[in-house]
Amino acid sequence: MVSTQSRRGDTRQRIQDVALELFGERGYEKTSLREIAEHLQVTKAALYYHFKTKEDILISLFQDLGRPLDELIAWAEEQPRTLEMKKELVRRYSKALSGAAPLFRFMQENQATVRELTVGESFKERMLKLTDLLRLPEGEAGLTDQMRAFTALFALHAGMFALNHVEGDLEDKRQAALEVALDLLTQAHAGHPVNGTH
Amino acid sequence: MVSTQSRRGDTRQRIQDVALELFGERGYEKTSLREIAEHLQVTKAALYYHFKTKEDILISLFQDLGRPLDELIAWAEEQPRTLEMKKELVRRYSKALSGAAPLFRFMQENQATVRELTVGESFKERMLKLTDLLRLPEGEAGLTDQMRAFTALFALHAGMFALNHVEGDLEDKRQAALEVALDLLTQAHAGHPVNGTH
Amino acid sequence: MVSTQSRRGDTRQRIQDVALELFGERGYEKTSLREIAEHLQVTKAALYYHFKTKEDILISLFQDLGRPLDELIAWAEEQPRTLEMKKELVRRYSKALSGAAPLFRFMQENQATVRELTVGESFKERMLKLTDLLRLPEGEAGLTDQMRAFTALFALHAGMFALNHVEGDLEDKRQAALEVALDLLTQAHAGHPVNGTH
Amino acid sequence: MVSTQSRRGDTRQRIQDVALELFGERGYEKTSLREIAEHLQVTKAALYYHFKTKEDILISLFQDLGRPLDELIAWAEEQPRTLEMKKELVRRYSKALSGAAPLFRFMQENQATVRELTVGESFKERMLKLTDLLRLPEGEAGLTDQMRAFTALFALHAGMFALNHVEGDLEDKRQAALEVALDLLTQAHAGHPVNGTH
DNA sequence: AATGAATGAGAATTCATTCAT
DNA sequence: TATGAATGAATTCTCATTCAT
Repeated sequence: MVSTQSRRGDTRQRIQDVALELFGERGYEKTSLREIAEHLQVTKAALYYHFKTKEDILISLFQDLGRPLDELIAWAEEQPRTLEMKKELVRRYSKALSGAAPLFRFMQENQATVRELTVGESFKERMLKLTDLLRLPEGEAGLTDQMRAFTALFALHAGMFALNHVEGDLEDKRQAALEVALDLLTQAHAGHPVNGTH
Repeated sequence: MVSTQSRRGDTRQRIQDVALELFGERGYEKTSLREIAEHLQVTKAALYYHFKTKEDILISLFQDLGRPLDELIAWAEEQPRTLEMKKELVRRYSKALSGAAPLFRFMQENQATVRELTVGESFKERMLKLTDLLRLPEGEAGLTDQMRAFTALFALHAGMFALNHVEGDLEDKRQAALEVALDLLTQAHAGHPVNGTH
Repeated sequence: MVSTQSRRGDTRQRIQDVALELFGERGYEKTSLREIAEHLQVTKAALYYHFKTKEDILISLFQDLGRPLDELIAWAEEQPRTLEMKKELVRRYSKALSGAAPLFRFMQENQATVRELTVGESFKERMLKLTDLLRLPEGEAGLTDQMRAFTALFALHAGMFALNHVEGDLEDKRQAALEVALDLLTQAHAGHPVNGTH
Repeated sequence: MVSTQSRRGDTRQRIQDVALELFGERGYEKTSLREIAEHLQVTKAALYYHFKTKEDILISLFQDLGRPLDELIAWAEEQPRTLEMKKELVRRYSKALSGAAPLFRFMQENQATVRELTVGESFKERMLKLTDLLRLPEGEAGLTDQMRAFTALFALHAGMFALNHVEGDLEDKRQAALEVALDLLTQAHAGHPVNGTH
């Protein structure tokens, strides 16, 4: 059952859709409420019926689209910190990423802006939790292996957002990035068996 | 003591310094010329004596601080596309990154904004050239290995900018990221011997 | 008594009125939007609710007040090019001139400015059409008679705008100028019977 | 012998030349000192060595180029107010006009601007004197004949500036306009013998 | 559920002008 | 006879936001 929120007519939805699209294209600061309103063929004032402020639109996007990620974190926090769990976490994160690609893309491309907004805090917190979940037990691993674990996360981002210009189907790239990420995790956990073998 | 006297002649430089600092902290859009001017204790109009537009300040930063990177790319383009060259490229890139950290950080955190600016084009081009230099020969390698090669680049970025909240000396983290990147390159070139393990 | 109430709905009109007045008095460039806004006791931003740019205000004036002139031209273009039609054209033009005196005066006194604006093109076109309608058939008349026909137009302008400092009622001067203009037309068409006298 | 003024190197001259050109093209307000300086390949500050203010440049142009006109007026004021003198006045004025065409053109196209400047007063005074010299004796002539006399002046202006778009050599047009002007004068003095004859 | 009309704050930019050198 | 560096005051314009209807 869909939330009460999203049922109230569909204007709210449409505002969110257009806002996400424009925020993604031109950035949060550069996207004015006038532009959003014009795309929707309503007046600016109409936006204020549905959202208290401009930032509020962003917050709502973040809450709605980010929920799967919160659930993922919640799930992971209850699991044992095994390699297998981390792999599963990374698999699920990759899927979440592709589900809410525009939002994640926006977050990545507007870090400086977002940092100053309320929403920035929560985003940072999520990322912190996520990296914390991947972290290796203190003392057992060197900085390089820690870095490998973290890099797994960035490999996924690279696969989703940074390789637009590269040939290939998005889903294929996602799979490839996931594979790389899983490898990195495995290597991190193994100590670094690959080093030196070549 | 900073007398008026001693400042003469270096205003342009000081504008660049302050601008980079503020652009980095609050983002390009959110940083007004008024703020920059106030930090420098000059009037806004003084900024316009030294730079034609706000964007011009950014362009100048990009040109001045990005030169080492251009030189690196120029160098690499004349080398054979061997694994050893790529490793060297990555090593040098890592060093360049730490040399112009504030600019690179700014670029990463303001992608959406920068994309709309003239400077965005050049930045994109650089990145394209860089990824192209790391690319494996067509047909000889699968998408996953291509991804591994690209991820090497992102591993460096992750090491420099994304792990601020993580414990540890910046230089140590840079070294760790470099190690991960070099590994990724090696694996990409070897075919994927590790894949078989899972 | 001008209550806030009674003003609602006519702001656009009032902006046009004040703008025309000030543009006429001080010139287009020297008239700032601040001044217009202050005269109206609204904020500058209010002007931008009603007009997209400063130039837009001028364009709107030109379109609204210049319409009679366009209609006059349209009418004349469908008439045969007889002396009688030209006389009627000049009579009607004289009337149109006195109906939109402030605008025409502004156009005459701000030619250099107006030339660089969009509105300048349309103005020039109108004048071109007008002079073309008065032009004598090629070959049949010398340059002097052509000049006589054109000067008829300028006689009207002189009567309306250039003789402010001269004694006499404006309407009387208009009539006198009209008479001169009609004479010039007649002479132009007659060949130049007066020329022989010197 | 050239005045001391114009001997002092030639930069002053060059400033005047460029200023007149640009003032004429883009208008006084729209022409910035920066533009003038750039055209001359000097700095703005250099302009201030030669002229106290922007307006001062205009004043100097007006004085230098307007001198012939002042002399013309001085001459005419000592002559008897006969038709023949007026004809001569108009002939000489026509010549003066073509000698200082750019300045007169500027004055005509920037009336609104010039009106607010000191220079505007003198210009208006000159025009007043000129029209006064052409005026018919009170009582002896109707408003229409007065208008005819004044229009003679405007006919000259029309010939010089308003017919750019019309075919024909400028000098030919000037002659034609002069002829029209002389006719108008003659008619004004004759009473209006042409009226009614057709 | 939305609009029309407006505002206050602030942005980037331009300009004529100044002055020590 | 100029320049380099700066300023103060203004300008056009944009934006998020408000509120009576």
